[in-house]
Amino acid sequence: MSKDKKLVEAITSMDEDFARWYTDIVKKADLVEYASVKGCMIVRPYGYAIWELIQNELDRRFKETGHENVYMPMFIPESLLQKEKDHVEGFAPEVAWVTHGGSEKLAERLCVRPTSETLFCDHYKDIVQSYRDLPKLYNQWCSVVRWEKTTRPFLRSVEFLWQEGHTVHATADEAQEETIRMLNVYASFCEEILAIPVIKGQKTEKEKFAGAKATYTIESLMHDGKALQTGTSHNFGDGFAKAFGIQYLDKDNKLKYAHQTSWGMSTRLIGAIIMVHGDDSGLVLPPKVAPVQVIIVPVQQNVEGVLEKAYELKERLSKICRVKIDDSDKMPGWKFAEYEMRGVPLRLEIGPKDIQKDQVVLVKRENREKLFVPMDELETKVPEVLDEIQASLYNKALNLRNSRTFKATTIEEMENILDDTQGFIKAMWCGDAECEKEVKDRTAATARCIPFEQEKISDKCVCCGKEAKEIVYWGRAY
RNA sequence: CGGGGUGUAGCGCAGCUGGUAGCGCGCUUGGUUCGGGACCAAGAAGCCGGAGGUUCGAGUCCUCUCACUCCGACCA
Repeated sequence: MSKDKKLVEAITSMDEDFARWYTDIVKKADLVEYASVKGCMIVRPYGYAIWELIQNELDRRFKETGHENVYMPMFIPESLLQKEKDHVEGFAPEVAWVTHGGSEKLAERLCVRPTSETLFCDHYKDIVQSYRDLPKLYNQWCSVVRWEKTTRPFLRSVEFLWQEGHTVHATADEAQEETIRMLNVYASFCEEILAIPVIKGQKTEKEKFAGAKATYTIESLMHDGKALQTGTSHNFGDGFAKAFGIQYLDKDNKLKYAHQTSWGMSTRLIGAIIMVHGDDSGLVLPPKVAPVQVIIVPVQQNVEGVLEKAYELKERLSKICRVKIDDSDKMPGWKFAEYEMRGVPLRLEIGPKDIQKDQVVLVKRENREKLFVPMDELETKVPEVLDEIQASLYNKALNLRNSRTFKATTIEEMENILDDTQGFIKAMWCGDAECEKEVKDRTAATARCIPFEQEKISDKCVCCGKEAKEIVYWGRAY
């Protein structure tokens, strides 16, 4: 049938071309439009609504753990950016500069923040004097700019939305505790809300954040077997404090350097949702981040009583979930396809036949399973089904990751696996950066993380064969 | 930063060896429809990415430029 053909034409299939499938979804689900500046995106209402749900949930969790929101300027004077050596070197290549105000050339050029460490540090040095001032647990919601050469909506754009937490502590232990605490907040958020399973671990020296003492990460696996760094949490030790002069007078009347952390998650999470849960019919949203959880599609809405009934159901459901009705004069079939593309978890069909039988038809987005539900059981059944979907999506993602996680004891084995497929490869490592580099050069896979959950699959380093220190997750990454 | 691709109506495209622009979808109005992307009728809509050149005449040929996009090296 020509109708079917049209449907498949709308979105490129994942297997055929994953990258195109991704951009098709982003556009067809109306998440993003390309902007007039290369690499920038217009986040459309539907995409932004997902971001707001993410934001609300994260913000709640930040506040629960004692953090306060602040807002820093968007510009950083060049001299300030340069105070911490590793940090500038890390970010310099992708910084955008403001050189003029109006027609006047500025005495000192200003960088558009790529991240706000230096701004926070500069502020902290002013507000921290005593151990009594500590800790300071701040977070900021904002956008940052990184002049990327290769860009993709949500995954890597020149400007993106994110949150950056910045904290100052009296001791190294407290900073370390905070770093791990927030990594755990991220991990549980991903698993509970986004239904994305993550691997928690530490970044290698090579992969860690510019200026950090240690970087921790949560890594997740996309549908094409590539890894995505979903969130990071950094322990700065007292490196930034020394560069910026953040000192406090301790109980023992001695002047000490403070210890800091920072942690961030971005709109990249939306990319992760797409690439973990999406399918060839479009986006699939976990109910907890779905702007619309139930879409009501009236069938034969011109028949007397149908629309009235549909509105009544909407009234009832709006008390327990995010529900919308599409009463436009489009064909029901068109609406089915449209809301599948947009990833709405649950569709409710209501037509003359249902009214006669005093029931509604529920259809799950994830597998098109149809449920016939008596009208008066709606309030109990809908939340139940939404929960089921949330859990099912998580399990599917977990199964996918497990089936795409391999073990290797030699670099040849890694090469063979990666020639064949994509995924996480667990392999032992001696800790030498040379070996890390060689693995990367030969397999194009990078060390994603040194997982907290260690296991021993061999005594020897996958690369040099010398004594191995730890197991590492390797993979090609976004 | 290297390699490829594309710029013509809101979107997707056609437009041959040069003669001032067309198709599909969408949009507007009216009507009939409605359980997997309906149909009829009547409309609205284009500085052919930009600049230069060749020509009586340029979406069409030549030169330059700009933008976007995809694939590789660096990054949330």
